[in-house]
Amino acid sequence: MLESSPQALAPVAEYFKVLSEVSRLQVLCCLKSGAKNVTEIIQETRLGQANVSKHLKVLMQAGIVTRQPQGISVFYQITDPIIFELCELVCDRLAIRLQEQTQQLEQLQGLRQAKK
Amino acid sequence: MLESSPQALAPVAEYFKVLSEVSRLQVLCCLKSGAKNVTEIIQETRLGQANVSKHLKVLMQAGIVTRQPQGISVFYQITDPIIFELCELVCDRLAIRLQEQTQQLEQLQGLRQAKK
DNA sequence: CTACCATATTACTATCTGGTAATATGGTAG
DNA sequence: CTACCATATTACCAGATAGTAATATGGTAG
Repeated sequence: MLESSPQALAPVAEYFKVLSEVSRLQVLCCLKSGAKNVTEIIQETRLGQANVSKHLKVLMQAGIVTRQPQGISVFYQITDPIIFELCELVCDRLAIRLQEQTQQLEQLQGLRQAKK
Repeated sequence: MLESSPQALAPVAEYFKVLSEVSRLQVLCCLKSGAKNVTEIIQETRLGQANVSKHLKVLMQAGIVTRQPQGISVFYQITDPIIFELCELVCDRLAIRLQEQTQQLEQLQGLRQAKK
């Protein structure tokens, strides 16, 4: 499992790259509660219109969202709930790391106090 | 869970960004079997020395690997096995997507045949 | 001390990408 | 048809970053 050749890793890296931008994560969070049209996404995220459109294209090409034109507007929807699982895993890990750092900091301060 | 403010999402995006480069994934794969020193990593990945050094620094700052100087060389080790879980999730998803695309392609070709 | 090896850092370039203004497209209403 | 709205695309700029050559650091041996 998980071959190490650059060719095999490229698609994985690309998928992570799609998730490595704050604006795109904002859009995804915004869609977590269900399908929304572009105007709603713009309002909720406060991102520029062209910007949102571009990010949605990237998310679609990555297969993370699907596009559904409906009358005059276009609705987007998350097709790949795995992304929230990924985010949760990362969040948990970041929380642990933060906690460790806090503990280390406290220990350092403890030493400082002791030295005085 | 999973707050949607840019401030809250920034660390998550940053973590994904670390995993979004083929070279860094190569280094991580190379370390999957256990701690290795920099020379070994360079040989196995065929990346440049300065380049490997830089990537290792990024991985360390992200808390994904730890550094252990040992005599004349420096060993690196994965501290965060979660990354392989993340990669597996993405791989599975990519495989599913590829399969879907293949099916669609076959259906299209089927239609083409039928038209003739 | 000097010579040497492994690793880290610096300086630089080429490439990529997020954001945005302007423009194009495409559907709807009148 | 024209006017209008929502979305997409284009063209551009500014900032970030992977890669690399050259250099610095730091530990070890003789």
